[in-house]
Amino acid sequence: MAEYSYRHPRPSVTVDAVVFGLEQGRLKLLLIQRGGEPFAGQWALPGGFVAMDESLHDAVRRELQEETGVRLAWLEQLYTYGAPDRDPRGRVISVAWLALVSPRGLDLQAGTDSDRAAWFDEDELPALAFDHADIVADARRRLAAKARYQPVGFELLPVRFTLAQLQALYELLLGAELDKRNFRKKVARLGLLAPLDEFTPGPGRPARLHRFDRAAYERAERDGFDFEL
Amino acid sequence: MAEYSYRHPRPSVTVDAVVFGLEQGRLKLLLIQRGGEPFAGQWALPGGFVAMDESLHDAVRRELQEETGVRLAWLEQLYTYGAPDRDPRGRVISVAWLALVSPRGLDLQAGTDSDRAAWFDEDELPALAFDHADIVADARRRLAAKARYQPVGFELLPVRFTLAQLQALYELLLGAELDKRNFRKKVARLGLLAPLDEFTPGPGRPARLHRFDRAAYERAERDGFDFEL
DNA sequence: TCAAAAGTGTTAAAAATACACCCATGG
DNA sequence: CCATGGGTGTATTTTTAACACTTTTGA
Repeated sequence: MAEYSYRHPRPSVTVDAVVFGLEQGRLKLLLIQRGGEPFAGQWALPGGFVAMDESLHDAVRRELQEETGVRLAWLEQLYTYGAPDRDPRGRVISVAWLALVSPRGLDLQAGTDSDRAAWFDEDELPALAFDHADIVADARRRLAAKARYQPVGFELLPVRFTLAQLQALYELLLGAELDKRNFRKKVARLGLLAPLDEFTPGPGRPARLHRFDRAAYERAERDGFDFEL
Repeated sequence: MAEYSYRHPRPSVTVDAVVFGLEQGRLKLLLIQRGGEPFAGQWALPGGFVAMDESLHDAVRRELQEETGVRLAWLEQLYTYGAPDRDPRGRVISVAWLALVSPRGLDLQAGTDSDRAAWFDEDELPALAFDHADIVADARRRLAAKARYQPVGFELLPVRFTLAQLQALYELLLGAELDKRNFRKKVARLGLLAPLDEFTPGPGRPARLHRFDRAAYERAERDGFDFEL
């Protein structure tokens, strides 16, 4: 570092991830159980300190890999939390991220700390350490807002899904009931779903599977098309 | 700090503000000229180090007060920039904020450093220090997006304004021409503008002044109304 | 043949778009 | 009286919203 390097007390900087996944049609949140003080034994968001030579983005990915081993489908920065008293040990500023995991990536891989990680149903969350409950609430709101105008919902679904699954997911994300026929019309008008010649069995009539056509989406987006559901 | 306090190298944390104002119908950006190295003499976003006992929000407000003395009308966190090499002196993570200043607050008050601050037209910006050009670009995009679904535009206008001013501002923010009659219909339907019995003189027919009815907006918002322009 | 979920079409209301002229003032 | 910018209405198209029955399968 050059002669003019900064000399002053510095806060610690962490990254924390709010990771959502979909399982059995329920929205799940990934948490880890804290080992040390403070809040030992309590559940918290996966995350940790940013190393001096890695970007914030790299730091979240690394921490998530180390602590849980889940496979990320989508990741974006959420907000930075910096209240002076949010960590009892001293000044810790946390850059929070919002992440989505596809159903195939839900498994907690054998990793350093993955035995302490677990998925919780979004409305059966335990008490959380630090200000993590606030962070989760912010993330949940952001996810609902995002779902309206960006095709993030598809990140939570399997590659091949039924229209009923898609609708149920959107009802979950938006917290509102949707009309089946109107929903299908809207989806059809987007022209981003490729119907497959495969069907799911099940109780009742088999449902046709669809696939999200990412290439078509990116093409449409470039031409100034706006996704909206 | 307790025995379990963190011991490890820490990045520095700064806040930077992208401050927009409106003057003569042009969007202006507030910059300060750097005194010391690196980038001495170059223009940069106002900002500085976060003190150990202040929130991030307090830190931006303080820095803006100290460096420019402008009166803020609106402030929201934008994004946190943390590329390891974004500051030549070492690891500096910056929490960037997006701020708007009303026409009444544009004056650079006599303050510690306000003599180094200046307003620049948004498309006549000088070269900026660090990654500040990227931050400004991100902020500009956010402002355009935000203007569509939140009444932030009004923060940039004087308390009493004409519909022509409002339309010109939205054309500026959105980067698109709008039809005068349709725009006025849309605005009228929102029911958030109070027409006043005052008129601006000028070349041509005098224009009626209007006022943004913040109370009505907050009432409507609570009832699940969505602002959109 | 019954239960269960998939799939489909029409109508009415609201919103978006395109478009051209008259109005009030100052010089 | 003319130049300047303010202000207004209508017709068309598109989008949204409300609403109920038929289809296909497995048990």
